Amino acid sequence: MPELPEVQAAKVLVGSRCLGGVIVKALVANDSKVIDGVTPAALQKALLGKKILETHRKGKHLWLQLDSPPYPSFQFGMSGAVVVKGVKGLQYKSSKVDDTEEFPSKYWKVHLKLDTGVEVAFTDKRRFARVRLLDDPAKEPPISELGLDAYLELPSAKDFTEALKTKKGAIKALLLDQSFLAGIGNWVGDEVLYQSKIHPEQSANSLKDEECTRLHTAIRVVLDKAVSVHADSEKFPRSWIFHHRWDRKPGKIRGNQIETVTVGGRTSAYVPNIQKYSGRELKGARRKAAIAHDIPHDETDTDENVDPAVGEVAADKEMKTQPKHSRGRPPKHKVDNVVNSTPSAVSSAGAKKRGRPSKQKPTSSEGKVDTEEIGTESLSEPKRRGRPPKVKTDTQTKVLTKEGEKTSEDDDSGVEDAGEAPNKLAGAGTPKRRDRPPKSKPEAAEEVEIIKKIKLGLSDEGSASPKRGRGRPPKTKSDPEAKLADTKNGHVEVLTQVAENAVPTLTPKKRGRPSKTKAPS
DNA sequence: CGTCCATGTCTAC
DNA sequence: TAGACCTGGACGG
Repeated sequence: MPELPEVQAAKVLVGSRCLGGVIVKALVANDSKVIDGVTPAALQKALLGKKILETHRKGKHLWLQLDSPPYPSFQFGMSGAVVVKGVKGLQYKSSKVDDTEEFPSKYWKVHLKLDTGVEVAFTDKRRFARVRLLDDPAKEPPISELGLDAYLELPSAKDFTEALKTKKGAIKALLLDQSFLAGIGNWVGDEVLYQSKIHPEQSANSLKDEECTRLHTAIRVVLDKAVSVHADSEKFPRSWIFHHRWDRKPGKIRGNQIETVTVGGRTSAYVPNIQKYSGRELKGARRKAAIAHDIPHDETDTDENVDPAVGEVAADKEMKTQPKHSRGRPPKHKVDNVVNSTPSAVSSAGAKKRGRPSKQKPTSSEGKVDTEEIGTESLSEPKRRGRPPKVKTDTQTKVLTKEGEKTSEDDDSGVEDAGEAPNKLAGAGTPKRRDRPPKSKPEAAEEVEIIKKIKLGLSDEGSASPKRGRGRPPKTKSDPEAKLADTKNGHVEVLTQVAENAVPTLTPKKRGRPSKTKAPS
């Protein structure tokens, strides 16, 4: 859930439950992919005993201001999330405290316990998230390289329009460029283009002033609304294309066909009948098959043919019902309890890699991180494939200045000053270098006992675990050893201390999923 | 069991 | 602009 609204919701959540609390326990996963530039031990040490004074957000980055620096920052990636023990996903729905799920899910990367009794965790399934420890987050990369925050520092319509005139690429790609405006992701980008009736592939500099203004308004309206409901999609107006973009079968929205194209490397959902070119279109987009079929959506739609004009956007019709974003089809019944404790299964080491290359673990030595080890050493070396950043010499682009900023209205936590707005927006001349502090190597910290590993077979993480087949393990099952999830019944508690969830550590030589390669020809 | 898709970056050709 | 990177889940066979 990582676009600006979701990160903002996480900020509000942390702000409402954690401010003023002192971290009395900090667990950090031994995952060098996610815990970036700092060892788990060092991060833990930097957190322990500190009081959380404030929360900050810029674009899709969130960071906590503690008693003293350095401060932890969180980049959500595709699946990062903040969870507070006992609080249902999106807070503010005072409702349920779902206890069915175990608190730190097995995907946790950082788990904090405060003196107030509150427990918070940052989780990430896909490992694209990044947790860093920075002295001055807002002033160092990657946050310092972001453009103005789309919600807090949205430039004036005039400046925004001027900036667009200096950009040649597809408007959708530009919206996704965090150095231009920070916080807009794939769904927000599609939503604002739909509402402002602009084709995602049209070049930014060919947009008419009026279109730029509509787009500007749409950005504000969409973000304001999404943020106001704490990114709870069920509360997004039903008129939003958001509710249709994830469907595999979808089809139409108010009678108009929805199609997809790849722009800027990402799937863009749009409505050809509404989002037409008014200027040059860019080449290169690949059209995917249109998704047709009719949709079963409830037709309660509001007015049927009303085009989504920006003005109307504001109308909120709350959407009720509808499963969240379910993709193709509503999830089938979940089988909850079937925890099958396949005890033995483990030895499946022999698993052949099927489907997806297994994540090779470091089978090397024993692959097991031993108890109390911080395991840092197992971290894989980052190989940076880099290429010296090319300085972009482009001419300069118009510099935008933010227009009005929001104060902390929605945030109970308090202020969110983004600081003085740097007037940069599109990084015109700013070269962007994104080097990241070298990862520190394992220095065995003193005995910070971060991880206490248990010796269950789980240490296997590295070694034998066959990894769950990719295929499709029936839900409900969890791998026995690989993850302890299922063990939820009694004994597991201890496991929670293991800090190595997912710690593959190995340097994968071939990365990627080999298969794919479909017919390149 | 295999294939495709995913609210995001980041680099190489 | 296209892969890589990772991994869960939906879906087809």
